Amino acid sequence: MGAPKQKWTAEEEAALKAGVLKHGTGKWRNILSDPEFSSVLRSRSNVDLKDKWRNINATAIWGSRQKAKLALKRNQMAAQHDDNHMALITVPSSEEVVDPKPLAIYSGTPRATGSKKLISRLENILLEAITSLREPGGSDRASIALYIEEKYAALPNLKKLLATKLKLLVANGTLTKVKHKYRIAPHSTISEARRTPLLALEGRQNDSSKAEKKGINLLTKTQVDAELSKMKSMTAEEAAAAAARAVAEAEVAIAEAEKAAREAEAAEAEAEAAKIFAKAAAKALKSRMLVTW
DNA sequence: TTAGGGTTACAG
DNA sequence: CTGTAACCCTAA
Repeated sequence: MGAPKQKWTAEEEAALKAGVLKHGTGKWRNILSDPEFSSVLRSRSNVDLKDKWRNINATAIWGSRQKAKLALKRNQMAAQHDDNHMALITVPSSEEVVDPKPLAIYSGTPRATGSKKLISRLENILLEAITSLREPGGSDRASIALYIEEKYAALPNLKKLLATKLKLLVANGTLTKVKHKYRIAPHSTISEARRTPLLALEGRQNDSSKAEKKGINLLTKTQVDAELSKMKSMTAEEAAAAAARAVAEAEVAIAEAEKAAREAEAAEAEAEAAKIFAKAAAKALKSRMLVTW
């Protein structure tokens, strides 16, 4: 009786995105407890949040792909942006065990600019973006910004922040910049990354698929400022960054192999196999570091 | 409490 | 009828 289906409103969705941005994925209870979101999400349970987030990502993946394909048919837009959100790297925020192992990969880098807690939530998301986009040559600022804007709530000064962070990450060696394209710094730690059967490649997509889910910018300036200060004081999560980098290399390997293969149009199979591979890689990494998908 | 598989309701 | 989104069940 009472509940035919309670569809999510844009406000709720925005709150969820902001919540994930703030607390991280999987922290549904935290998001729900946050006084800032609890008001909007009062009628939602932690499970609801989880399910909704799953739906958002699912539609983001498939939606982007097929819409891009359709758009490609209509117009012959030629832009190369691969929307492929499948990697979510999360790390327990505080007291959890964090082995120094992953940090070893970092070996002395993280202080090039003098700050110790450089790794913020935004940086993780940034790394996630590059990882997930899986663009062979790396991703440019527009792609990264677009990814973050679509998947999470749009922050007003995101681009400025992004530019700063990118510069910082390049400076400390986390990222490399090659002709306006950013990619995870090379540092091969993945052993058997190359030996995958591989299938057929990937489809090219146009970028501007942001038209649909608009109106997400409900964050007030005060809120944003609060977010920023919190981001800056967030505990370092080098493990996640290291894991992201390692996984990224695996995925880049796939992407390059696919690029070599060229042609074909099995986007579905491609996504599936890539996912399987990435999952395997993540599992391998998981035993060494704390990676959760 | 969360992740993931499965199920139902609704829209196209 | 089919696909998608909200909802449910359950192992870990």
